[in-house]
Amino acid sequence: MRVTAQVQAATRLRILEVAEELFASQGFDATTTRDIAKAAGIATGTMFNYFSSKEAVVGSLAAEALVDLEVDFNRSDREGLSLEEDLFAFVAAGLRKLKPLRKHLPVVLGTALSPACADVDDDCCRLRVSHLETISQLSHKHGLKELPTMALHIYWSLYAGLLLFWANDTSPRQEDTLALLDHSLEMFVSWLTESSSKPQQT
Amino acid sequence: MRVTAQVQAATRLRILEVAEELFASQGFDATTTRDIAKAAGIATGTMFNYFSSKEAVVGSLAAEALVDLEVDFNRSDREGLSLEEDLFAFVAAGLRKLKPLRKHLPVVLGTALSPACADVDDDCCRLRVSHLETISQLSHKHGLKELPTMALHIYWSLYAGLLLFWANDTSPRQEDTLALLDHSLEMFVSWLTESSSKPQQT
DNA sequence: CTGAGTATGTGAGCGTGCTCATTATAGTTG
DNA sequence: CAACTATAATGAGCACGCTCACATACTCAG
Repeated sequence: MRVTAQVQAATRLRILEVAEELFASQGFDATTTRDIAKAAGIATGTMFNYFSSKEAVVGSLAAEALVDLEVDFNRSDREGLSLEEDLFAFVAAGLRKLKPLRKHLPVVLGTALSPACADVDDDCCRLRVSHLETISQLSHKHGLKELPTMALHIYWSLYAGLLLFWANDTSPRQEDTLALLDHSLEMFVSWLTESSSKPQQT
Repeated sequence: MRVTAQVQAATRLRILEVAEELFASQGFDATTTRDIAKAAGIATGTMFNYFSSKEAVVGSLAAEALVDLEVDFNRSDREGLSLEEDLFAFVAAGLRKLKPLRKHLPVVLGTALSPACADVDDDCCRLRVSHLETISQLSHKHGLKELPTMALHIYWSLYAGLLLFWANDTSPRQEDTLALLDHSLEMFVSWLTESSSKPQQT
């Protein structure tokens, strides 16, 4: 069982590696599940023992890419940064890690970003929850209360829109996206700080 | 040629009607293109002479539903409304018209909301452009300058997030979505008015 | 070592969205 | 009205994502 588990983990990883390569070189649509299976040295059906769908592979690639995000981010030196700068650094770091997947995100955005999923086993859902937790903690660290649900919803709207924009951004180093992020956060943070002096909303 | 054009328009409309019914009763995924074709009394392939894909049908349904939105909205009595209330009324009216499609939106959100599409023949692109124009005009009517591109991008982020939220909203009359819209616009409008006193950004 | 039991891998096959060579039809002209 | 052309409708067929009945590999009690 131990050996088997290692083999399985290796297979899972090989699928992810191979898929990322193929997606990068041919695009998501042009890459068939048969391509992935053949490149990974397994049967077509085996892939679906590891991932529930072709799109779920993209989801897991994203999850894999972001697994160290929080750790790396908390380890980084961010002394003297404002809340806005902190949030910017966090989101920008996430985008950097997701960069190889950028062009393939639109296929999954509609489902992956859904604010309603409660399935704990779902990679995308866990990503969302931990992302929002980090946002909330950062706000707290800068002297605000824990963020109310409504603030998290609004943040997530902005984030979803940002990813959509990013996926289609043709500017040099996707600098338009960073500009959008900058202004979005400026608006969001100033709204946060101002509305924290008014009666609390859930 | 005249008669043919009428027949074709009728066929197009019949496909849309039939598709809307089937989507509503069985869902988007469970409805096959063969179902739609059979119900519309045409061959499978004929559907693709009218719509480039199954998902494009949803796009055209949305376009059809919103075709009168601007007209109806401008005809409505909105005297004494603030900019925020005006925007709320506009977006809420749009949601009302899109209600039959609500659950089927996630499938197309990732591509349909793309801010980058420049294809003028694309229904979804035209919807976006005219939506943003209306937003800009409303702002202008309430004493602001024409909105800079960045403001439109931010608005669109919020709107995309709202639609995503709406599609998965399980609250009674999707009132959670209206609450989100309310707060989003409050934030957006106050940011607009405040940043209009600072140096202009593109 | 054996054999029953379990977990994982396999690939032919299914139903799908979509294509395209062929057929049928509408429109125009002599 | 027939002959011709342009255009739209047709549906068999393709490649795809995904399934599932079966084959294979592994575990472990006797």
